Amino acid sequence: MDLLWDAKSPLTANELRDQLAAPGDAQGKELAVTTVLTVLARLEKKGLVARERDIRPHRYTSVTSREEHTVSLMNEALGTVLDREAVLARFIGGISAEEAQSLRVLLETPRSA
Amino acid sequence: MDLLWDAKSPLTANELRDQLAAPGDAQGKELAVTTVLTVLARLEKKGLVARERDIRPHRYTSVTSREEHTVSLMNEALGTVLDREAVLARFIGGISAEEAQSLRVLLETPRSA
DNA sequence: CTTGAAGTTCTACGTTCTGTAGAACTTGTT
DNA sequence: AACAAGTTCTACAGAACGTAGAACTTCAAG
Repeated sequence: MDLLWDAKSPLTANELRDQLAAPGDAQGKELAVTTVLTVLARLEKKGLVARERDIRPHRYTSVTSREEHTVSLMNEALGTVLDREAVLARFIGGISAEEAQSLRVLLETPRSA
Repeated sequence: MDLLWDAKSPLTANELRDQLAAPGDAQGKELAVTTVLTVLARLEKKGLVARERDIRPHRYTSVTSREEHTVSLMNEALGTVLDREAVLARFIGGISAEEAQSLRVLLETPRSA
């Protein structure tokens, strides 16, 4: 579903529909336009997508990037727990050495706004 | 639902039921035992809970701690994304200074098995 | 062996979310 | 006025979840 968001920014429902049918070589997944519209409407209701209603073929844009959205999900999970630090500890314990290194660097950089 | 897991380890359905009705002062949420059993069965099917079937009132235990489970959720979210590092970067950008400090310490500790 | 109570499994219903799309309405154009 | 493109409404199926009654199992007491 959100996979639509890997596709870049301001698109119309039809453009999106076509792009969804295209990926790679021979797909077969031809969705009805109404389907796309419905999904977009729902995503809009959830605040994940914005649309320009003034122009006729409405243009849709993702409010958050896939990355930001993922972060939201992670924080959501984190929000339900009492001992956040314990979770974080286990979490970093499970990432690759390279990623750990990246994190070290990122955490080095003091306080950015 | 998983909230049942904040309660400690090996319990019977009835014990759990009672504990769910107790929290704090005057609750009112008296669940039917069958409800608890059903939920437990589902959690078992999902591998989140184990039960001892030999003894009569079956005893249920959580396979993973709340923390571990949260980590799973976080990794799950992380799994769907292409640029993991980007997500991690944003993620740590959103945590508190204290937590950032903890992470620094945790990442310092070289490689534990 | 019969009965019964405690415990467990089956079945079920309502809700919400998601995927999918037809029917109907809107709007600008010819 | 009549259309066609686009949008909204309504709808249905399938999964997950919350909740629980009905039926079955099992063990112990009589």
